[in-house]
Amino acid sequence: MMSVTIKDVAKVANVAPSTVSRVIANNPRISEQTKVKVREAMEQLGYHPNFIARSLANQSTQVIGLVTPGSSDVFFQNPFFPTVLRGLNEGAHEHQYALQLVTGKSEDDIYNGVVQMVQGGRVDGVILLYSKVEDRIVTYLQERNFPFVMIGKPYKMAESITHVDNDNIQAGFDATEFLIGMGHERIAYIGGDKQLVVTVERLQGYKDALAQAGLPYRESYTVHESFLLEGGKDAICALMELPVSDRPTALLVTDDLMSLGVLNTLSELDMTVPEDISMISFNNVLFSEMSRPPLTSVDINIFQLGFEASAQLIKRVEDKSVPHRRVTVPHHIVKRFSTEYVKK
Amino acid sequence: MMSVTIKDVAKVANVAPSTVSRVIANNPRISEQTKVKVREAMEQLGYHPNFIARSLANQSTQVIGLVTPGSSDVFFQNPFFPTVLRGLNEGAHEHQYALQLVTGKSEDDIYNGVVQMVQGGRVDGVILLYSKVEDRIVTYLQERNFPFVMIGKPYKMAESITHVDNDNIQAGFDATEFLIGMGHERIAYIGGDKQLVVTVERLQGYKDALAQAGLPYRESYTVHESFLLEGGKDAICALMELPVSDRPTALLVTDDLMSLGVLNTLSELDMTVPEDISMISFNNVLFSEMSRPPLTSVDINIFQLGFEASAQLIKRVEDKSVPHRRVTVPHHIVKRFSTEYVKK
DNA sequence: TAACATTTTGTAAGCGTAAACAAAATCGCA
DNA sequence: TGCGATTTTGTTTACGCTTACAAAATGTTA
Repeated sequence: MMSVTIKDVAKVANVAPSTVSRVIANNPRISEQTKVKVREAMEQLGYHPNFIARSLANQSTQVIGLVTPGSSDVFFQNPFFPTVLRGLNEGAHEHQYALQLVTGKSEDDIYNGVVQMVQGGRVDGVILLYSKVEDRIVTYLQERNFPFVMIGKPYKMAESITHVDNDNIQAGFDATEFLIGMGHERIAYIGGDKQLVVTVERLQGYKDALAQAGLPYRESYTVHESFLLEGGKDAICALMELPVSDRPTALLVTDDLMSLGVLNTLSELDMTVPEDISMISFNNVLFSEMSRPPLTSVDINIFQLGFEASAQLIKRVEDKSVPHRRVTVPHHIVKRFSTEYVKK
Repeated sequence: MMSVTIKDVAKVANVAPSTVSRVIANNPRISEQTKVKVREAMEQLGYHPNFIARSLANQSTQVIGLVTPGSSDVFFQNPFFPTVLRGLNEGAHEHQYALQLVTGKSEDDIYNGVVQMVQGGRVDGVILLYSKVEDRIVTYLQERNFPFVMIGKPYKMAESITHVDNDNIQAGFDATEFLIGMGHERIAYIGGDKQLVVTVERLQGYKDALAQAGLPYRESYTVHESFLLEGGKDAICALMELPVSDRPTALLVTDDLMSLGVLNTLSELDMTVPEDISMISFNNVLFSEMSRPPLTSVDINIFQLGFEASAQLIKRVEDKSVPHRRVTVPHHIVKRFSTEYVKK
């Protein structure tokens, strides 16, 4: 499958290969006249530049590597993923970058994948779609001084890592305040894995809001479960073991998927939302509005998280000297039908 | 960021660059002795092969291009996507291939993206994650004789296109038969876009099953809507306009997402599933079991679709002469709680 | 041990493009 | 018209690797 090369074009246009190369780059040092001539030849031959050769000469590929958490299987399932991908995609596309996935099953697999990508020169930069405690990949990238950005808040050294994130403390605060504003005083927090920075931060916001309203924080009102469906179930059962008069009148659930589990469990227990108990969720993914009742949810602008991440990374790739920064993507509460004023 | 090259290794190991190259390829014409020597040098220097250079010399990149339908935004949303991606990922990973997304918003964008990828030598092959009528991309790839496989059934020339698909006629048949087996005789078909081959095929299976059972096929029992949520709503409203005694006792819905819409609409109309009406769905994505009631759904093995697609493509890439073939991924009905025997 | 077969390693060209440097063409102005 | 300044184009090397071909080293046999 011998392709048309720059040399073929040069021959047809009767110029040197370098001239053709310059025409492609639209170098101003080539006269309009020959530019036209060369372009005609390109057209005629159906020339398309070879990215690989260009990459080798340039030492740059125009490709961004996407790194998913070790348990990619689970991650892919979360509706967060498609949306953030859409954002990444659009951000990359705007600057003519392509996206490549680091494939791998185990944690080790992924690590090696990243190393190969980076050392192999396959990508110009890398985006981490997660943030976790003690990440070898982060360490590796930092040591090599390789451009990367992270979605979420770095576990440490946040000042020296460009990252895109929500203000999750504020989001937790706002959601809690929203419930308090509806008269709720017994509000439970159902969060995901405590290892995740996001869980901790939203919890902080929750506590802050309680404190500001003069409401007590109770250990028994916070439950941590995995982000999966079952997580929701287990969480709710734990809460329902409390004496009736002590049960929460509202729930703060940090993930829509978990919320769905909670909803189902509640309905099994013959409790209706929002009549018996109010519920505010996070992320506002597609099916927040597909559940019954549709969920009031904190929209964290997932698309934008992805979009900004791409934009920031490309900025770093093209100029390594730009200072590290944090981009905060705004959030807002989308009110639907899972929240109601508390009954007096 | 001058990296360690094959030459550096050669110097340290005191051999020629070509020898190093051969050691990397584990060429049997190199003695074990020098292999060890060279590997030590590689280790010592922290050598990693440069994929780009290798690609250029090899004329192969070990990268697979993934093409989403023009409306990628919508496609990403469908829970089909993450699962098929997981399968693709795993299939590719097994053979050390990476996945690259064709980015683009409009149909034209995507087309150009594919052309660039292909002509630019960025990818060794391409997987189309959809099947549609009159596709320029298919035409283009065929003209260039570029390796590709399709997920779904090609609109035409299916014999000359390697593709991975379910037996959707059979699946439609089985689902319908399942309902008939529960005593249902008035069964409605709610399908997606008629342009999609899959919709047409499942409808065919539905008709076949009715015919075999001696049940009449009625035009008024088939509704076609988009795959989105609202599709489900509109569809159900149309059916509910029929006289009571004529209303279906069971529904066949060709997509889980639509099913969810149907469920919600039904509940708004105070009809309960499966007591008032039974329902069987397709695809069995994550939230088939998250809905209330959990959906009986035809599992089409989405993961496997992806996995096989990768495997088949890689086979073609590595040997262009393998004959085109169709891979049929099996399906099976997962019984949950949305189907019940008809009341006499 | 000579003569040749076989195994192992080295030399060099090429993959398609970019860009530094060199050469040629054009221009302006005296 | 001629000469330097400027614009335009050409020559060549480099990017890091693979591989055909050439050369050297080793082994085999009489």
